[in-house]
Amino acid sequence: MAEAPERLAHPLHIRKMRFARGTALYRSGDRLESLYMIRSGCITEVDASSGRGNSIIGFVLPGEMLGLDNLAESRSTTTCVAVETSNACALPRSVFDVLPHAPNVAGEFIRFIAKSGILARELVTLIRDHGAIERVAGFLLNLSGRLQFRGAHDREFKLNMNRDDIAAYLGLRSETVSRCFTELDRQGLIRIRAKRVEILRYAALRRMLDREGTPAVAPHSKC
Amino acid sequence: MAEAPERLAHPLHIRKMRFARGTALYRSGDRLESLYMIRSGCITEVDASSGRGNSIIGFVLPGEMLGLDNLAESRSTTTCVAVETSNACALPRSVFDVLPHAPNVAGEFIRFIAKSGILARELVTLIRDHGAIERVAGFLLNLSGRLQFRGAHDREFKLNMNRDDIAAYLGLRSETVSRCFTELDRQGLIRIRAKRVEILRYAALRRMLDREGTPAVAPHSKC
DNA sequence: CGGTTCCTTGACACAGGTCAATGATTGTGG
DNA sequence: CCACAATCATTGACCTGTGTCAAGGAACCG
Repeated sequence: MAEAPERLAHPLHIRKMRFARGTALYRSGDRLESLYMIRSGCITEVDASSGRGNSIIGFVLPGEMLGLDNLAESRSTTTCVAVETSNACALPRSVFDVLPHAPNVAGEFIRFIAKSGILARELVTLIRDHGAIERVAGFLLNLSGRLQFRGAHDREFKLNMNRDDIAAYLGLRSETVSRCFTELDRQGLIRIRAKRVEILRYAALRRMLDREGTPAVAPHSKC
Repeated sequence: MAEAPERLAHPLHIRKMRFARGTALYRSGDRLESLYMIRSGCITEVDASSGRGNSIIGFVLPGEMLGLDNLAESRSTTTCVAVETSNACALPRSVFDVLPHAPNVAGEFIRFIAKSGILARELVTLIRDHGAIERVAGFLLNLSGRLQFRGAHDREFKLNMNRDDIAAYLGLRSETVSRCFTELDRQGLIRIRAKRVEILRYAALRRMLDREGTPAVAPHSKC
């Protein structure tokens, strides 16, 4: 008789956690027992399926959830690492045991999962169909949009990750990322100084990505 | 009293349809009323979100389903076009009205949606972290694996799509795709003659993608 | 304040894009 | 079934964007 109430009270045991730079929240193959809500800092989501461990498929910013897409599987397919000292709330996956009994929530949840696929496809087209400077522009717009969504400053902000992480995410080298930042600055679209960015001409940045008349193929490679 | 039986009988009205080469099964923004099961031919899934209309994010082969990932949204985010004359079965989306009442099916469905995200992320790493010849190798292995899964010949098959479609999918130009095929042939890993491929050294192809010691950055661009 | 990590910049090399020409394959009407 | 046309694939010569290597400077941290 005491059991049912306990099971309702227990699942919402939320832990606050802190992750030092370089620490993994969880690794590929881990049995995923928690969802995370990032409170501060920055997390990289690394795709482990592709041999090399530096294959960054996304950054998670404060206010965003982590681990949702792995919830359908018993084990995680990604590794998540703190780019800098980060704080997160962990909530146990058991909160989702209620799911089958709340169809409308389930629909919301499915939409959330589907969103992660849509985002991945957007990343495909950003990387595959655009040159270096456009990728960097797209990256900045992406960050800006997400900051705006959570009500933070979206025109001037700090890049928590380093150039190598940005480069790995965009399929470039850090030197190229640096040069693109410099070039966008020179063109007056942004102002950049190390990790601080200011977006000066939002619309012009956006236009770099929408160009219809572009050859539409971007990449090259070395090895 | 007659209603319940009727509602069970009606939803499974399956239409057989034929699509001529270049015809769209549905377009981005369409209200998606059907799921499709491809019977023969080949379909390209085109991402409409990125301006240009030739941004191929996937090929759908016979035996595979189409439209599942859009089911959570009311309108499609992709456009699907027949690469060659193709046959499909259309089943009404209403088959999914039963979903909330069958939690175990819902779980299966979520896993299916999640899969589409995982595939998109694999495409990201294939394209972003590999050079041209590795992308082409990965493309062939992908096709081969899917053919094997559905029990078809997986070592010798026909490429239903043309070089331009493959190139658009892999973020290359058709000439480069052609050269890569030729090179893989020259190395004895495959045998290719126009649209017919034979995979001669499967393991060696696979090894091209797993290389740990690779610089891990691939792309370049023109414009 | 000294060391470490990160960012920027330059010189050069090369993968793959571009342009162009030729050859193979497929489809169509006679 | 053949001839012709249209589409598609291949190949070569050359060009450019971005990778590579290297060096110097800025920011951060103890």
